[in-house]
Amino acid sequence: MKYLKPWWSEGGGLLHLTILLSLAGLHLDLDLDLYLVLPPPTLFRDELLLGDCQTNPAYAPSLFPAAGGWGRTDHLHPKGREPDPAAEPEGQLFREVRTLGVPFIPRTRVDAWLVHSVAAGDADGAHGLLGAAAASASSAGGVGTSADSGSQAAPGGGEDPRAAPSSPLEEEEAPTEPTAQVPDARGRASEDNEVLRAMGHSSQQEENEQRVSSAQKEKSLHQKNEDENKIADKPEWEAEKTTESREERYLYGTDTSFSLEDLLQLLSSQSKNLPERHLNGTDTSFSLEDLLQLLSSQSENSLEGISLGDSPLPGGINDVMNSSAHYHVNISQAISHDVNLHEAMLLCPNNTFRRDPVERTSQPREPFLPLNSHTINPEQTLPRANLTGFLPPVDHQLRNLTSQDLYDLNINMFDEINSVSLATESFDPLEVSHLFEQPDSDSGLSLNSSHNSISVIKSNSSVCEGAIGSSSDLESPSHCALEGAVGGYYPEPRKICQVDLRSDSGFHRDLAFQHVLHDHTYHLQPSAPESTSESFSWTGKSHKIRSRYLDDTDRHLSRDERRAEALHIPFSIDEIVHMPVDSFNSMLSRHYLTDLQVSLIRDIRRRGKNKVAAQNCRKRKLDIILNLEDDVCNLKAKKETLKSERAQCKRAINIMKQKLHDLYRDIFSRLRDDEGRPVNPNEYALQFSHDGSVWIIPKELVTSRHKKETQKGKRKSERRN
DNA sequence: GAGCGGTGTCATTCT
DNA sequence: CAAGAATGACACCGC
Repeated sequence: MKYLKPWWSEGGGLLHLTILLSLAGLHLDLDLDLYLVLPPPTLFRDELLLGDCQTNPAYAPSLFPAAGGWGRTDHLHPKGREPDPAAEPEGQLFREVRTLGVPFIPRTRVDAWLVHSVAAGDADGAHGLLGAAAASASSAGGVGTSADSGSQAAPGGGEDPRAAPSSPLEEEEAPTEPTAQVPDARGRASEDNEVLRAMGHSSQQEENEQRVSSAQKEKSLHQKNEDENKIADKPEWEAEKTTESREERYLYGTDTSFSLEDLLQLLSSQSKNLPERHLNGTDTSFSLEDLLQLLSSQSENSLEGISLGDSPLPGGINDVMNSSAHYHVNISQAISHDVNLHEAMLLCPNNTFRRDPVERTSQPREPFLPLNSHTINPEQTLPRANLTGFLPPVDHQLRNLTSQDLYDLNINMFDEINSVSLATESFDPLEVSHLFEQPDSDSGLSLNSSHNSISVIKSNSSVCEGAIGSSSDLESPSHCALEGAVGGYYPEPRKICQVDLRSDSGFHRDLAFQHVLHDHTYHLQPSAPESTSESFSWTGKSHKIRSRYLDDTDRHLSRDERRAEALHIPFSIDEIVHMPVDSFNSMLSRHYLTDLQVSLIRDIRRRGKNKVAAQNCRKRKLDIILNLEDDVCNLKAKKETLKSERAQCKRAINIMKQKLHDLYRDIFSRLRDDEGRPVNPNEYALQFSHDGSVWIIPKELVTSRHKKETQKGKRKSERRN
């Protein structure tokens, strides 16, 4: 039985990568190795987003291992459960983490790369690389996952891993930690030295300088891709040299596209040299802490504009911990500055673990911002581009999953959700009832009630920038809040909402905003009884305000979405609408949902289906109209053709009549009676018999015979009828 | 401000 | 009989 090491130190990547692989339908036993993979900064960031470390002390240990959070996964456990931090079986953790599912996966290129490698049959390669790194790390200090060491805890003499340093590096180098250097103009020299020292070169300042110069040279080249391609073809020593160059690029921030491939190459080269360096006594350093430093430095480079302060990075295990906090000084500041994570999430509409792919892809991302932090100005936000590149969306990796897989995943997640969240029902029925009873009423009272809350937010946050005019000032915060509040779908955010609901007025504030956000679009819908008690309506200037508001908000959030989030419906609108009926019913039966929630979910599904049907109907109707127009055009053309043909036939008939008349005249002009006189064509006519003979008979007989024949024909027809 | 097209929704009927 | 499709009608919104 194996035990997890402190996640931030060595075990975090193991958990998350295993989740990803299981979600992707791939099975890869990477539990020995993948502790090298994931950068703690990512975990820190996700950790912060997932848990309110300020308001919920249960989350604190995982963020501050020194306080007792070594390897704990309390943040992943349902509330009230206190797993043994030191003896929790790995399998148990895996099951729980798997159950919690996607939103906890750090979105790193690491994951994507590994999945790609495994899917491409490169599992052995990846495993080998990681295994080598793991072996190196173990040899460096025996601080691996201790897979072969039975159920013992981490080395260091104690069973409690908290009591032991996780790497010899900390024991050896902590006392020799150099004093802080004065940062240069770019504040990078001290950081460089710190990281280089952590990489085993800290005691060699000359090497540092050489590396700096080398890195600068490489930086001038800007040929990262070419270098990567060349690595595979170069001999080992040359590849190692290249790897070191890559290290330098990482260290100096010239390479911001930090991928797992880069990382693995770096680790591979380091792990190869590690035993030798240990034997020679020249280097005892490389371990995950080094990786942590490296990744953190990389993260720093990625997180441009984030003030890291002037304090140097300390060394040693304790200092590593401190350095972790240092690296995430923005986060710690956020925590220490009383950041309400619920607010932060609500005001961060597109946080990285939101699951709705549509929203994630279609809406602009807002970085996480501590609302109350006075040390971080709006320019010091996490750069989207770098973070996006570093942390690709999980959904991108999940797109290959079938819908059934997602539904199964949802079921697992929802089970967890309901056991924690739905059962305790975090929303306030009174507030929700207000929301539903007055979805379209915009009373002055509501507006007034919003003012206070809004002013609070305005005084505390600069998140919702760009508000123009007083009305926009009023509405923008609510907009952000509502966007961020979508989806009680995510279990952890919902937990956070629970905390805030009971301890803070944040959600009440959001509900107050709902009053501002009322639209009048569907005020006649019976499913949502509208309140007519409040006579305020959007007229005049108010209508302008409302229109301006709707331009900014309702394009993103429909009424159903707002209601769903108000009721904490744990499913997305898209899922509710498009889910197969069987899955839909099983989903409803599997979860504890109130009648109101079930009713709303069914209404959403009905409306969604009907909306699609209406769209299809209109499209069909339009197609029919277009087809009919085409038919009309075709028929008109055909009519013209027939007219022309008719005229042509008429002309032909007239010609034939004229010819017949001429022939008649010609014949009669040649005919003579018995006395030799010409025959008058007006008195006689030619009659053709059946035997081919031609008779000249008086027209009176012809007319009388013709009448008789016509009468006979009529009689025959009458008899037939 | 009226008109028009697009859209969402409801009610009803049909499948 | 339930679920969904189809469709007419209505209301709202943006132009």
